[in-house]
Amino acid sequence: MKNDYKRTLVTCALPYANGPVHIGHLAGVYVPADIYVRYLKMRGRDVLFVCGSDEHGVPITIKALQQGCTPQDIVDKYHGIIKKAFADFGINFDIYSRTTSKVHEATASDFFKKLYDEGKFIEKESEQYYDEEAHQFLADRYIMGTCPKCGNERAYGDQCEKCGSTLSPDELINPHSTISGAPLVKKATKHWYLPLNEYEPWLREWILEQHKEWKINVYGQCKSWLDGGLQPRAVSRDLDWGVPVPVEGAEGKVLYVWFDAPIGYISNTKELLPDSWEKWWKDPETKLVHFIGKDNIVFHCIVFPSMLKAYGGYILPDNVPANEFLNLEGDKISTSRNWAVWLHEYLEDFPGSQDVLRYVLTANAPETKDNDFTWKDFQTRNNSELVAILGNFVNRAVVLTHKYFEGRVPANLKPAAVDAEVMGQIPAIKAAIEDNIEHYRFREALKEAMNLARLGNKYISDTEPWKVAKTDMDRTASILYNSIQLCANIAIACEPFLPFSMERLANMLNMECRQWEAVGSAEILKPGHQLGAAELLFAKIEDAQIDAQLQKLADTKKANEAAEAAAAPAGAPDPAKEQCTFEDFEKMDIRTATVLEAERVPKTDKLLHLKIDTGLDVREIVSGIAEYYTPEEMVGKQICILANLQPRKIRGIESKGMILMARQSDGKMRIISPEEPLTNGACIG
RNA sequence: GGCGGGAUAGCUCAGCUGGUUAGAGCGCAUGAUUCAUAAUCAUGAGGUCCCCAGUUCAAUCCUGGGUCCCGCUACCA
Repeated sequence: MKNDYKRTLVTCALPYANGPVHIGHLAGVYVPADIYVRYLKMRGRDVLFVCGSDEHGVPITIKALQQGCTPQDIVDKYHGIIKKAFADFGINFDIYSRTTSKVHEATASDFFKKLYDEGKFIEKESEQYYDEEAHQFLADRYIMGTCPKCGNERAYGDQCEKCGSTLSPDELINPHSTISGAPLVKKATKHWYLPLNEYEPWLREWILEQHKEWKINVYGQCKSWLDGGLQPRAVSRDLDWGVPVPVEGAEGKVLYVWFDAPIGYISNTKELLPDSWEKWWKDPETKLVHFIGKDNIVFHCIVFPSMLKAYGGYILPDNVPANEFLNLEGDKISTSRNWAVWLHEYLEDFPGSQDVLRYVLTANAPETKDNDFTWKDFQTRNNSELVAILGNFVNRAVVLTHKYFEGRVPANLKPAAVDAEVMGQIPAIKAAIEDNIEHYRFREALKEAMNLARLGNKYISDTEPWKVAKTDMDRTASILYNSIQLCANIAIACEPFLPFSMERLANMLNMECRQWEAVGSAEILKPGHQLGAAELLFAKIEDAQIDAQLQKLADTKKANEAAEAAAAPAGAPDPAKEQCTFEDFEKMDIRTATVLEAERVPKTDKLLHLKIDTGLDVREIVSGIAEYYTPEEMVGKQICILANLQPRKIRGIESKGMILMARQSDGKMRIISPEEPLTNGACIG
């Protein structure tokens, strides 16, 4: 809100160290943040740019398990790859550290301890699954069992990867540990919760009243959460990978990764500036900006600020410019499906072309809605914008200067009205770039920066120095003087967006001045100044290169389809289940029943609320069959039910029993009905 | 299902508090030009502003309903 900050602290979402980074990460978070930071630094502002790898959490321990190595091995590997990729793309962090660092462990631990000591947490005991062989509580992901929906025996406690449904461990049939294979028991465990609800009035005031300028997607999502009412949120987990909970009797517990990770912003600042970090985090003269993707809004706008508020003394973000998502060739980017353009692979195929990708991702950044990255667009933007507009103008100006003036900046011997008119437009463009960057509109800022090159092309075409040179060298001198000044302006104005190419341009122009404030000047390079040799800033990208990338993606798609087909052959029945005893079967009270009444459970997609006659009684059942049967179809139908299933409340309705259904090869569920009407309550067996 | 965001030219997007001949870049067409990586410059074609109703003198914009895409979140005995 306020504009008179003394310094700016910029953070980027900590990438999760269980895989490399791809163009979606770059487009949504790191490139815009880097542009912002480079711009502020060129203006001489006091800026700190902080990031690092997020290395804790369950998925990393799972990956380690799968690959037969330690979690530390996993994060070491990906931290290295990610850090290098950012450095290669010129994402200019002042520090890129990690949450497994000593400083972070101490910082996060102290943070928790202070809140704990001051009674800012709620302690709660709950029943969780415990593996008695491995002697540990299990996170949802470590629990495997049979999916209640599709019968997949290898469903995880949080999700069935076969049918895609979201699960909770309680829903799994025969839950067992993926670590030891042992069946699980429920055991009480204690956890700490941050009572977000207590911060709600304060959050409402801070966000809804004081930050109406936040991007509409950010503001809207915060409002939605606040209006829905906030709940206490767990800040600890039963896990052995992470920052240990620094409380007596909390053995085997670590800080929940969402509590842990944002503290990484603080720890990394501390690691870089052990003596002066506090001014970046506690001085109200510091402007804090978090660059993130849209999936992180709630954590950065609600959870983390509440943590900081609870701790006290910390500043809060001035803005959280969250971007939407980038798709790739029409499909969602996916790490697990390998549907991505990985940064390290891009550089193998397009060495030295960091700026081309930075340019395309900025020009097509998902600022207001999800956008699509296509290789065709990538090629077009390179060939008809970077090469044809920017590269071409610079080349024209420098080549002509070499041709007529031996590469020395000529004197402005014969100015004309058109010169002033053209050069006079630069300050307005500069102002537009500034306004857009400061309001996090990088796409628009880049377009304005490119207007400088458009202006140059038009100027040279209109003044035709190659013709004038035949009759009037003084006038030619002025034209090229202005053209070169325009190039110098571009070298500075485009640097936040295209740092590698503008570095080369500056070398070509042999210029030292890189101050933002010089933009708008028509005398950056003095007459007589010697230019370097002309070289091309950008190379054309040929169809063959694009075809190769498209082929790569097509291969990925084919491989995915093959893998899916192998995992679930079309029409193949579910695998056989393990043998059971006659007693097991005898336990089940399966019998016929008739549906008396049926209606949809309000506000659900899949649930029908049925009243049935079982022969023994008339009872109610809730069943997830609304996708396959309408209430009207159900009434009067005779069905088979498992009558002695433990009752369970679903959406507030006590459901007593389960309807027997079969999923056929096309995935459709059908009811099992007697061939001819039977009396209700006829036992099946 | 709830909530949030989005839907405007072939593509990617602007359009602030209802009145604009509805704009830009790229692509496309035509003309000019040749200093430049066949690059540039000028001109032009191209739009039921997702659909249906309503409010209004006037709706791309406001209201109600619907469709599709994305995210968060619930549910599936």
